[in-house]
Order: sequence, then structure tokens, then C-alpha cells
Amino acid sequence: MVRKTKAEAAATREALLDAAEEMFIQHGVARTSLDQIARHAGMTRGAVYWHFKNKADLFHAMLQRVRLPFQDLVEALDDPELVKKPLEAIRLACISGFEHLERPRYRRVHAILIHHCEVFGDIDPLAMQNEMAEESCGALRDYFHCAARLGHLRDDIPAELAAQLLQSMLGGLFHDWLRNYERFSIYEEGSRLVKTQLALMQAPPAE
Amino acid sequence: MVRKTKAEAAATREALLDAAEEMFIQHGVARTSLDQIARHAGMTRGAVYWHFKNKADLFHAMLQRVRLPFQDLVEALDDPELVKKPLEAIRLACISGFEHLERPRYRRVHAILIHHCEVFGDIDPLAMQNEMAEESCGALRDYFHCAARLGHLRDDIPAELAAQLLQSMLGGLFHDWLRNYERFSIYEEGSRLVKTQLALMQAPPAE
DNA sequence: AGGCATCCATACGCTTTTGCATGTAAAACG
DNA sequence: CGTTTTACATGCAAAAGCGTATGGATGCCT
Repeated sequence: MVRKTKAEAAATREALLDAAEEMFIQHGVARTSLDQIARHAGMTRGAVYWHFKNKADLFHAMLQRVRLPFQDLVEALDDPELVKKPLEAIRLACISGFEHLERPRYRRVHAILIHHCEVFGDIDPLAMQNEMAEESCGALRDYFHCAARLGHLRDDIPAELAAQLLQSMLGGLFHDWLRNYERFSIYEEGSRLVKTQLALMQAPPAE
Repeated sequence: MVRKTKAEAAATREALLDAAEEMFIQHGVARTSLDQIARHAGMTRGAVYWHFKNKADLFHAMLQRVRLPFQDLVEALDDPELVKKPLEAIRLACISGFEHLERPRYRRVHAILIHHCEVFGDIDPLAMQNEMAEESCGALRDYFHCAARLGHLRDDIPAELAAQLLQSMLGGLFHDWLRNYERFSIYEEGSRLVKTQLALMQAPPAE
């Protein structure tokens, strides 16, 4: 086996990225060498340097195999019917996010970004986390403001505060789950938590 | 300057640990060499290898300069008067934790553990985070159960669920703040969030 | 005051990893 | 069908970082 067809070459590229994900999770990004990745995929560093410029390039390619979470989330929110029920829209968006996160590759890459890589070349995982948090909190704020205008939110809870509460809760749940995903399903736990939290912040039924 | 007095030697040891903290935060644990730490403290690696066995030993020493957060938290809860008001006890314990976290060394070490180190020798930061989470959630559960027995908790919110909600919220806030502590004060933000969350879960006044 | 232990700098060998250069056999293409 | 390009494997030089051995000047003890 020396020269592969184009399809086989693409397959080895994916295999290298798969191997990188596994090694990064097991030993951390900084402590895994390109040789370890290549061996774990059944190849040598030659294959790595053929498909990728260097370790940072491989890392980028690994990230680009998954979409950032809020690209999915905002898609889940484009139903115009949901604007009338913003709290329900938030709940469904969260559930949609949970579903996406449970896909193994999705989960692995986020676990690497958040728990198994400190800083790396031109990519700063903390900056990426900040971007994700900003995006998330911004979307939540919009929907909570909408809910407040419609009177769906308790009047003693400002929209900003509601957004911060839910944002922190989601972030904490996210981190806890990524630390040990086998302990519970983020879909089930998250659905319960979001449901009760939204119920708590919902305006009491008019009497 | 060659031989230092004992006090000076102890000072250089502290200076090395300070330098390590700063370099770890700036460049991550894995990507900072002992030489960088020594130079940043105005010394050479000789000083490092005199005071510490190796990088892992230095890391341990750095950790041992701060106490783990829940050692402080449980101390804040030993007032027997607070058992009668468990929700208030939880609030005060959180506030006490926030105060401790705002001390620079405290904050730096936790930021390193959570955001700037992947795995390192015999210490696994994820395991430490899990321990902290377990300890925190356990204490919260106890107090919420106490609150439930006293009727201080809404009867549609089980104690377990209340503990999980607050635990996730605290964790998310903690991570967000460690990512960029200059944006807000965890003491102020945390106090507000905990206060409103506890108010939401509190049993409505009897009528 | 003298000897010893301390505190740190310097120097050396070693391992690991990286980046590139080269080899090569088959696939792709005209 | 011949040539070129592809898709790797292999080998090599260089750098970085670690651990230790050694040196050396001074504080500390008797």
C-alpha cells in the first residue's frame, strides 16, 4: 500500500483527524505529538505533513469539521410562529443545542476546546468561548426582552437578569457535562433544568 | 549576589511561584518552560531545581499556596443559627466564596487549573474540578433538603433539582468570570444572581 | 575564625519533537 | 501507454527542554 486513490486519501485525512481528537482528549493537545497522532491512525508523520501544514493547521481542520453551536441554535429559532412564544422558543433552542451536543464528534471537539487545550498558536480557546458566550447571551437577551414586552416574564425579573441566569446555568451544565459525559445525558438533564428555570421566571397566570 | 540569607531564599521561592503563576496564565502550563519561569523571576533554572524537584513539584507547591474553595465555604456555614434559615445560609456561603475568589492569587490559581492546564503528571485538573463540584453539590443538596423540610422551598421544586439549578448557575458564573475577570465583579454579579435565584425557588409567603 | 551547608549559576548530555528533504510506487491524465 | 502528479514513508538536521553534575561564593554554626 503506497499510493491511494483520491477517495482513500480523503479517508486517511478523516482518520488522522479522528485520531487527533482521541489523542487530544486522552493526553491533552500540548502533550500529544504529531507522531502519536499518525501512529494512532496507522500512518506516519509523512501523512500528517502531507494533509496539514503543521499541528495548528490540523487543529483548525479538526475544529472546522463541526459547526459552532449557535449556528445551529439560531437556525432552530427561525420559525416565525415562535416569536409569539419567546420563552418556548428559548426552551426549544436549548433542547436543539443539547441534541447537537450529544453527537460524539461534536462533544469531543468541544471537550477539547474547553478542557484539554490551553492556548495554541493563533487560536485562543478562551476567546472562542467568549465569543460563544456573547452570542448566546445576546440571543437570550433578545428573546427575554421580547418575552418581557409580551408580559410573559415575571415583572420583578428584568430581561437582562433572566438572560444572565439562564446563560450561567447553561454554561455550568455544559462544563459539568463535558467533564464526564457518561454520568448523565445533557439532553435529559438540560431539558429538565431549562424547563423548570423558565417556569420559575414565567409570569404567574393572571387571576 | 550569590548566597542569600534564609529569608531571602524563602522570598525567591515565593517569587518563583509568583512568576510561574503569571507565565502559566499568559502562555499555558504546558508551553511555559522552567527557564521562562526562572528568567521571569530574575533567576536561572538552578534556582528552580534547588527549590523544587521538577515542574510537577512546582505546580503542586503553587496549588498549595491557596486553599480549595469549599474549605472556606463550609467554614462560613458553621454558625448554628443558620440551620434555621438554610436558604440564607446558602446565600451567605456563596457570598463568602465570591469574596475569597476575588483575591488575585486565588483567582489566578483557579484560572490556571480550569482554563490554562490540560493534564499534568499526576494531577488531573478535571478530576479536581469534579471533586469540587461533588463537594459543592453535596453541601447544596443538604441545605436544600433542610429547607424543604422546613417548608422554605416551593413544593413544586424538589431539593435535588434546586441544588442542581444553583450548582449549574454557580459553575457557569465561575467559568465566565475566570475567563475575563476584569469585565465584572463576581462578588456583585454573583450576589445578584444567587439572591434572585433563591428568591425564585423560595416558597411563596403563606396567605 | 574556620569549616560546612546553603543557595544559586553554569555547563553538559540526553531525549523529544519539529520541519524539511528525499525516495517511491501507484493513480491520474493526456 | 508514457509521463506527471499524488500520497504517503523514511531519514536527517536543528532546536527546545529536561535532569543532573559541578562550581563557587557566602551565610551560618561552633
